[in-house]
Amino acid sequence: MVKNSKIPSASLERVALYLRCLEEIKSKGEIVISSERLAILCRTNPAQVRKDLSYFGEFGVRGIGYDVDELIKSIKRIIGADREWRLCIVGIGNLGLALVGHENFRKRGYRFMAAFDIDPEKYGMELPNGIRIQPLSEMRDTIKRLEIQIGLITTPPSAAQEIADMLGDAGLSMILNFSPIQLRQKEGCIIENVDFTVKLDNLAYHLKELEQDE
Amino acid sequence: MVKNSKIPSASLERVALYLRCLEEIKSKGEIVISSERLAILCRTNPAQVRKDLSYFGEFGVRGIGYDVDELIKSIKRIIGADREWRLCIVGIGNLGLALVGHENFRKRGYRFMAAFDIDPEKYGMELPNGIRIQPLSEMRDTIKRLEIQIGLITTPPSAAQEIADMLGDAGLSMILNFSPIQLRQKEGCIIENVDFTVKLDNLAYHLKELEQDE
DNA sequence: GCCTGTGAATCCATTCACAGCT
DNA sequence: AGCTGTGAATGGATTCACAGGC
Repeated sequence: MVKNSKIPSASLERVALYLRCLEEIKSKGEIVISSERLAILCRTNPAQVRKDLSYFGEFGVRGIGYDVDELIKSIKRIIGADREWRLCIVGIGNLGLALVGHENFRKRGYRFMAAFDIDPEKYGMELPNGIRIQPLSEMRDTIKRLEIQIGLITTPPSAAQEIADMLGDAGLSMILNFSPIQLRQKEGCIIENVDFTVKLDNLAYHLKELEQDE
Repeated sequence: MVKNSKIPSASLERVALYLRCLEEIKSKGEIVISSERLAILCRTNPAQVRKDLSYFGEFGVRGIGYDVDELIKSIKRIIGADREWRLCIVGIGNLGLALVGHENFRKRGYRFMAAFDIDPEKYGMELPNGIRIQPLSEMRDTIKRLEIQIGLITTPPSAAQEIADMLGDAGLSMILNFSPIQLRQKEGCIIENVDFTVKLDNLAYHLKELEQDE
């Protein structure tokens, strides 16, 4: 996890979750929500919710609760979800395609501006969102020109480190890595890993424990 | 995170990571490794590595380090990666396809045994690994018959809760949810969420902070 | 001398419990 | 009365520092 500032990174992560629940709540027409109800929806507890929010300011009204709409706006402002972020993605296999086509990115203000792949056969191929696959050699220029801020890596693990270095050299400071490999990060470049096999390992471990208990 | 037994869940998660690094190390022909080197590779610190491993037993040799091959075997045994786990997946869109085709699952002993989708047009479609897409109505029987242990949800968020309930009813106790929604879990059913937009929100937050500092 | 294993110390996160506002 | 905001207390996880084996 990224470590920074005085705010617990765990809180930050949960706040992004609250936002998601609140939007659902809002779409159901609810106007106010208590920390207790929000806690239930997000599978945590009321004290946690209040503490998390208190790191960023005072958003609630004592005796009443939180105004759903206002809280959504506040959280969006806090976590930067009130603006657009420009992404590029490297490695357009199944996973890359899945991510580029994923509704949720667009809905949250994340825009894929460019896609790169090493395979010449794919150059020029148009993705569902209208962008075209470019060769790696154009990465540097494109990132600068389109002012891209975040890079996603969806290459096979063997290529991931090299791509991470290239992205860093091109000036990106934020990388989201989907390749199941631990990447070395250089100074001034934050890399977050999304690794679902680790989660699976977790489930498997607990399943094993469960079996043994019987 | 799943909470259970006396072992810190954070440790368990890291140990799965160590395994990945160790296999890389092994493929490069290294025979022994120190906690320090393993720590560098996994971006943690030596004390952490030693403490994590010590929860499960004593695997190292003082003055020398850890035998790579032996440590791999031990960790595999610990986390249950020394055997096969049978998976099913519900929702065969881009993401579902990406996961089913992903080398790493098979390599770690996770086998996709069945795939389900709500779309009748897809019934019978054969996936790269040879399994065929089935209707939801066959879920219960198939899970029992093939002794499936873990279910993956890759449906749109709107369908996710219903699917989770169905999987639970069919007897599954472990679910990995890729849909960006918080699922209510019933008694005796552990649900892990893989949510990459949360990670992105994280990066965006830090990017914003970075900008403000200037 | 080198490197592990681990109690003790520290650091961080969560929960409690209550004061304060409506 | 109801619900937030927050110091204080608790509980977990990480790091220190050193004893013990090679």
